[in-house]
Amino acid sequence: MNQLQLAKQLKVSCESCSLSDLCLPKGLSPFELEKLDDYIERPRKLEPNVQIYQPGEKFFGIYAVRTGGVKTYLTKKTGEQQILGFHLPGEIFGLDGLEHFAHRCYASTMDNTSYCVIPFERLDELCGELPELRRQIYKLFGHELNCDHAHELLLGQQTAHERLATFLLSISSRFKNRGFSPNSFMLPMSRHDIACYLGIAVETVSRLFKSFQQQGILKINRKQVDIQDMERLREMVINCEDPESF
Amino acid sequence: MNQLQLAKQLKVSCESCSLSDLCLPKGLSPFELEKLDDYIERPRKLEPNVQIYQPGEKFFGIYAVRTGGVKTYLTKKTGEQQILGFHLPGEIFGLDGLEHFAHRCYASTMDNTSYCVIPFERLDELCGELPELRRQIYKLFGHELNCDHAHELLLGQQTAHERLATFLLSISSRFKNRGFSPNSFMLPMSRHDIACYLGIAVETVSRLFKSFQQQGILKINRKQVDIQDMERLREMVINCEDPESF
DNA sequence: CGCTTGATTGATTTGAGTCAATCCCAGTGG
DNA sequence: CCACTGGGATTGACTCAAATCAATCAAGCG
Repeated sequence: MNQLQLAKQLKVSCESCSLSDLCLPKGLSPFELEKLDDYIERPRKLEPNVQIYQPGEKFFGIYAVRTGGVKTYLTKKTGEQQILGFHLPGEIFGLDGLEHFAHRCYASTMDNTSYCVIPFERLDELCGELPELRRQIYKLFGHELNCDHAHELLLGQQTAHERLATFLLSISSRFKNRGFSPNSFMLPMSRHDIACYLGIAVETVSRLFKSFQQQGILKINRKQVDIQDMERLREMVINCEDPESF
Repeated sequence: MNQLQLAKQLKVSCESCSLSDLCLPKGLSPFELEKLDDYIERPRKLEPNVQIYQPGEKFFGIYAVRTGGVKTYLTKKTGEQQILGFHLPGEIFGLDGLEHFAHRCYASTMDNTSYCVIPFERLDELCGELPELRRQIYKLFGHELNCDHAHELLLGQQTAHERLATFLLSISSRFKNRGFSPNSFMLPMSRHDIACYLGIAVETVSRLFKSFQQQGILKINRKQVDIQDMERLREMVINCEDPESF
């Protein structure tokens, strides 16, 4: 099999994994793609609420979600957790392990989930040879950092209703980017997890969903969300710097 | 001049910049150090409250603080800012520009400040040749991410007094790492900036400082802090996962 | 020596948390 | 097939930590 055929095969496998435009291969030449493919482990499958890694565990590589959903979080000794991020199909996680080559936070599935692991040692070796891959890694890094910054703005300066609106818009746009409807989707996480991510109480999440529904902004039934007035949702956070403004 | 002499010269210049153990050169061989030195621009000096970059501006490289202090922040359209991080001498900032090779947040001086810029294009080229430099970059990057995660935990789950205690412990340990006293130091930022970083009101910061002082935990006069009971300060955040636990 | 800006202090308000019942599925088993 | 059950979700009543509003106060400075 020649290089182009191999590259094509990878492309299909990555497309089926929703990562084609979002995961590492983007922007790589067929030859570069092929070299990377050799190192990516085939998907692993897990049930809901299974821990993938925890603080102190050795860092093996970057994780890419194929199906389902993953949350990363830190905890206080008293048990409360702060969810740092939700990772939907096509998104990556695990970079918290880069500082000491050991993870610093927890990662757990929220649903039946499959994911790939890209071994970091190999990825790093390839980075030495492939400038385009390095650039891809920087972009990935920078994206993670910018997501965390937006989350800090949310946690530090937004009111509870701004937080929920921001959260819904983020989930909606991420589904949209992946070719799903931005107006109608299933939330992969519980009310409790939403509350932990937004830094508010579960009860507040419930009350806000009810209030949004009464205002005709959306319909919500359990985890099914139907956004009816995207514009009004955007207005609720128009006071905030638009994260897509350039 | 041979390579070793050049390397020594750099080492001195970096030592005088407080970055010897913290900035990029750590762990590089003399030869590698020398190659990197060729690319680092000599320090720039700025007055207090000068903007270094803002969202949308082209990303040229990684910034390293030599003296003074820098804050990075995002703003809401209504004007409130969320400070993302304080950058003290020997620390770096600017990685927010990695995603799109354009910055996503603001960076301003808080004091008379000097800093170096390490041009990213050159740094990246060197990364292709020097595996140890790549590792250093990963570490730097992971560190930034982990700092942001700790900040998210603070903003999402800690009470006002836990936040201030966490903040003081962080500043104290950073001064200590740089060879200064961990018990007696000058805060480089205003009460307003502390409040913006902690996601609370200025008045609350004032009241908490007063309360800490009445409890005999510290003495504070304007920006001069003298920690008198480090143990009690630690107990105030003992409920939280110790960030130095491994 | 006023002036400006940042810090402190006090009085009052309020958004969101906490506590305490239900409610409502989804899954289980008879 | 349907009653039972347990955990997440919702709702209501009440509380409280911190914000807001409103004066000072203090320090640096032209």
